[in-house]
Amino acid sequence: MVHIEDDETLRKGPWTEHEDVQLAFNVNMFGDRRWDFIAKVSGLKRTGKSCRLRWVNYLHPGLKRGRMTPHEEKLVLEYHSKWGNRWSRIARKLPGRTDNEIKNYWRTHMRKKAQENKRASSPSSSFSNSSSSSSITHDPTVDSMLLTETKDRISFYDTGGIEMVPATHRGKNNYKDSSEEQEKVYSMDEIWEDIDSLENNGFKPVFDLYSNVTPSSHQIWDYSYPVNNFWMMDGGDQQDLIGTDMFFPATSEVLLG
DNA sequence: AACATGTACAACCGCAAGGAC
DNA sequence: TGTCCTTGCGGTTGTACATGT
Repeated sequence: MVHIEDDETLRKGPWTEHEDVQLAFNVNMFGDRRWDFIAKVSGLKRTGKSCRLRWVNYLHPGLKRGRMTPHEEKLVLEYHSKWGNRWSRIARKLPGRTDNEIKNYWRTHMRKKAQENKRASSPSSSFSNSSSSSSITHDPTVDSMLLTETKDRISFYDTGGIEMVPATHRGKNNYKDSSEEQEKVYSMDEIWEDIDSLENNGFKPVFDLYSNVTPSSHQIWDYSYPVNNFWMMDGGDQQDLIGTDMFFPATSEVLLG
């Protein structure tokens, strides 16, 4: 699968703006199925798996941002009681929400409830909290999740890779001290505007992702691309450009200015 | 103001399913 | 039919920000 020499240069950890732009562009061009291919041709030093995750959980234009609405919370509770930890299945019922997001939400909130229950059931506690003691916390899957404790660990992210740049782009993260940060910080809106402008300049995506995304269930997650139409850029023999330095590095230069 | 704790989110890993050869 | 590879899923962990003390 991955050669040893590749392992040494593969990047891990937070994505940079530059990587996001590259990935978004390549997904726009080739569709969101062939992740290994995208990982290779995009020039990203990431695995296909990592590319897919980044796209599905962060870059996908149909994603909602912000906190769960009460209605969504209700749906999560409802579907979880039905299906348990089938997060992807639950996510299909909540347009714009990812399985990861729902999973995180559930974990955070159920941990909280478990703690409340613990307090409420503790003999030494006079704190009464019956209203928050939902039957959900008796779910064994939840209980098992709640057993995990955070311990001191070695830093999770290996920042020793090439071109490691602090992840300054996350929505809520405003790094105040990022003297090493040389790249322009783009918002996702800017990234999509860049792609739009590319399309206006003759680059055509294989599939119009963005106009097609409507927040109805299934649609966001279930669309597929016509495999035979991967090469739809205006112009001549695009296939000849694959794997060469003529095309792909240039695309990110176009995007980044 | 400083520190501790809680919350939200991003991203990794391991495993399994399914398709291609 | 068996093996390999890719993709997707669920679990877990790390980090930044928010809030409380």
